Amino acid sequence: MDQFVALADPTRRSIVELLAERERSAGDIAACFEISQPAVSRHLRLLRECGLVTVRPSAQLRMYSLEPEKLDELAEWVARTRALWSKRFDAMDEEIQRRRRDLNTIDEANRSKRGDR
Amino acid sequence: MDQFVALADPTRRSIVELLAERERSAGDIAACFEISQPAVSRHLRLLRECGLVTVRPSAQLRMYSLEPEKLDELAEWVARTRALWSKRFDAMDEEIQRRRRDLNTIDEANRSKRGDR
DNA sequence: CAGTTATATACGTCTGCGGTTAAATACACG
DNA sequence: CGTGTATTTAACCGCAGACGTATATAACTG
Repeated sequence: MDQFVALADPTRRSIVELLAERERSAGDIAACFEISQPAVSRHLRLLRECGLVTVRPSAQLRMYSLEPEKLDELAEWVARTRALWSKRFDAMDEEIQRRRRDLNTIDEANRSKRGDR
Repeated sequence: MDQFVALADPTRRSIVELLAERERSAGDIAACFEISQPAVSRHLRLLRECGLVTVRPSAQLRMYSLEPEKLDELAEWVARTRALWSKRFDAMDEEIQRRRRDLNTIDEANRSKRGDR
């Protein structure tokens, strides 16, 4: 789960956005940024290593494309965490129900003790 | 959109997971980790600054809770990027349709030139 | 094979982050 | 008010990572 680290860098996030549109050569990608070409190459390497992108050699070009499954993994973590948070309210609801039942039980006991009907 | 940076750190990710269950005091959170309490405090500060968590003072305790909207923002980025990638295929489909129409047009033209019916 | 183009690696530098310990701040309580 | 507890801030350090320049590798082209 190192996609978080990969996407923490704004340049790498932009690269991912570029590749979401369509696959591109390393050179095309580098041309989109101010930083030097080797710097971009290293970003691509990191993205490759964490599985967010794949590379396909085509003559002297190296075509990069996005690997959307890795994005899905990330989305899954967010969804799971988010769901845990929502579940918290369900637990609160259950607690309220439980207390209500208890109160009713006590109430009935008291009424029967008092001889109410 | 600095949530990516915040969640790149594994400790901070764990803190977010803890807070997804329920709100906790700074001390409770710190007790869950090996690192020193001030270190945790700084992680909390970062999470606070990027809006992922909020604090509610309660006597000397500071109760932290998760701010799920910020998680949603992150999920949204992933979803948008993912959608862009999927759209790519739609564009490809359209291209195929276009070429098919063109081929049909040529085909018909040829047949009519040959006098076919 | 020589030359050109496309891309990656090596290497040195510098900044920033995460960690620690020590000190400051905030609050409760007798 | 002084003391104890909870938490943050300050000061410092080591290391990882992002950058640039220079260099190596790989593939096409004549």
